[in-house]
Amino acid sequence: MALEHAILVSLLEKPGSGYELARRFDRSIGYFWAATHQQIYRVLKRMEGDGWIDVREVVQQDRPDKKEYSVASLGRAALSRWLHEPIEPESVRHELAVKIRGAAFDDPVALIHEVERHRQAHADRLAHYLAGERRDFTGPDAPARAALDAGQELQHVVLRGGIAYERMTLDWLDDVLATLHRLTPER
Amino acid sequence: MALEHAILVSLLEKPGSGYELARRFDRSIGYFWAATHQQIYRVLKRMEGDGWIDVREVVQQDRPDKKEYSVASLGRAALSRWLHEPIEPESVRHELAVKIRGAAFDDPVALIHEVERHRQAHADRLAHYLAGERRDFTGPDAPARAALDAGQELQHVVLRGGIAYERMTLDWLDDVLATLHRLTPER
DNA sequence: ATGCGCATGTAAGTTGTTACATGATTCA
DNA sequence: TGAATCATGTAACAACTTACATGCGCAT
Repeated sequence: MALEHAILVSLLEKPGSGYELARRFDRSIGYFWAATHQQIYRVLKRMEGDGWIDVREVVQQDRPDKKEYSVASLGRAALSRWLHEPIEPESVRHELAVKIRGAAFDDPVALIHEVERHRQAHADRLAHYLAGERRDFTGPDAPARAALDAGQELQHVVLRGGIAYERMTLDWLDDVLATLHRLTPER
Repeated sequence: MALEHAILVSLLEKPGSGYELARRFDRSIGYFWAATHQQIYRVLKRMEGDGWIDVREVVQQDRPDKKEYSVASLGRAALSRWLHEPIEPESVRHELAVKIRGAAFDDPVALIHEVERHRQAHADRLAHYLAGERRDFTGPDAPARAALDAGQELQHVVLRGGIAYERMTLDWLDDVLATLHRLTPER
């Protein structure tokens, strides 16, 4: 299980509430590990019980009070242990690829709209990544190269991975669309 | 749920037993949708109960008998229904990316071996894909371009996606390794 | 007053993982 | 005789999804 470890990383980067974590999992770290708030609350409870994280009640005026979680020494140790364990190279789940192979037994043209929709979603995500990169790393207001600490360098290389993934996916989806069109030249 | 649909696609491409499906999910279609034999047997039973697939007992001499499954008309209809449903653009699970961000709070050097191991696994998989492509599509013994039917064209474009994914990943892992080395120039 | 953002949860159901279990045949 | 491949399963558990549920404060 790695949700616990993703939460540890996120809390080390910045302590926060379950709600805030859920929002981070909608962007940022969530692009590499998705999780809903229900999962997060459940796991936070277990981690608290295991002494991996500390809680602090934060009273707020304008908003509901919240529980701010931060990583305890046991949590840091657990993360370190996990980092030193080997993991299996990813087993992918590529639903769209299954659909494309399935299209051979149905109408391939019907898939064109679906693939175009996915293409748009990936183009949006790429634009979002590139904006984040300009803001935090390559833009005029970004910190100078030499001033980046290890954490920022690592965040940047992960972001570059996201960008490369989206670019590759866009190119491939164009290939898929060309192939689907080729299969039905009669429009 | 898409395991059912991945099984339908695989059985339409070629009928087979649960064991054979499990082996296909270790290669081929399994590169885009992983499943173990336990999952497959459970789902086959449900699909049979729902009338999506037919079973035929095949008596064998040299080996244990087997049950050969094939897609029934209800299964074909279910697949068609699924193909026409929109799906969410993939939510990725990239454990290695979480580890890389986590390395900021531990020793980044300790990750180098792990990343190299992953790089090797992806290089192996790329070589395997390329061999498959030469065998089935681009090699001297492959069927001529014009002779490819829709199913083969679609299998090829999915394979090209796998190849593009592995190439992109190799490049990115090189970037990750360079970054990790840069963070520790003192060796 | 309605909806939205913030904030935290429970419950039920489906999937997926890991371990266990059996038994035949082939090959070294 | 022991390991490997073929073949099919059960059981227990862990993880994930979807729906439901509550309540505050703010802005329109």
